[in-house]
Amino acid sequence: MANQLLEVLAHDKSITHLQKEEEGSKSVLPFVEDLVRNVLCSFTNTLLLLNSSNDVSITLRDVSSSTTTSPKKLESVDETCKNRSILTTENRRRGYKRKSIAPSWEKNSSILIEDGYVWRKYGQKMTLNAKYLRSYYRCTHKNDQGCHAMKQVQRIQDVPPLYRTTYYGHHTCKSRMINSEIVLEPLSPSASSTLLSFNSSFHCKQENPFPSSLLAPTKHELVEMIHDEHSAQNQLSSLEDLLLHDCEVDCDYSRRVANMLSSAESVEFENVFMSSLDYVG
DNA sequence: GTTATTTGACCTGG
DNA sequence: CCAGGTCAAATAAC
Repeated sequence: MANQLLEVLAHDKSITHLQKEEEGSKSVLPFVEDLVRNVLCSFTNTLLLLNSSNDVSITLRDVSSSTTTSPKKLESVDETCKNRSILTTENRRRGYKRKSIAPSWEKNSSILIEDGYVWRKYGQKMTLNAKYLRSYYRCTHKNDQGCHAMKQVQRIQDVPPLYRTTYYGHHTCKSRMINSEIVLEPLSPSASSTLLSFNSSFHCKQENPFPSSLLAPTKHELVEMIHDEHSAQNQLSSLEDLLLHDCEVDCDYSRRVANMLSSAESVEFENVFMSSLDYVG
């Protein structure tokens, strides 16, 4: 389509150019043409980049399946495969990819929080210097929408219970959000031209994983809490009452300010804001 | 029957 | 080599 646009521009160039000259005004066509060429250039670069990264992953995969396994290990694997029909080197699982991105968001919380997205647990692990299991979650829309958001939940303290949730990547899915139709009034008269609507499309672009509400633990997280606490029922109801009220107010304010900043600034602002909530609260 | 969780094996970066 | 991240079969939940 960009190519077609370029052809159309080239075709009409002479005519428009003459018209503009007659009117004595400056033509914007050269600028537009450059723009289209830049777009085409970006497409080309992107495709090159994608192709080259595919090559890299294929190469790495081939290398890993053929050379990184020592002869000694191969022997032991083959031995167990005789009895249990586990994977051999040839039918060993493919596409294994280890996370290499830096965390995009980290949050400590006295309770397990519901961030509005639907997560699927894919593993848990006991880590070296931790007393509790670390749970691994990925977005439930990984397969149907290709969303690569992930999070880890690690309990870091028993009494009072404290959890560290670390987020990796960003949601690209269209998750169903709770309270997805909140319309906020402007902060000040100077900001009165900005109407903020927190509909579902906005939330999809949010980098902050705490977009609207809140604080109702997921099924799995609830089970963990009930296992952990003697008076789980009382704790749940009182915490939910308290935090639903406080955090709705606080997070609304946070979002109103953050929405008037650029996306990078807004993430930074919300990080600072949520930290200050921790400090105060 | 479909979807989510559990859990032991597998894989890899450091 | 190994700690930590991921896979996928078995199992549970719905």
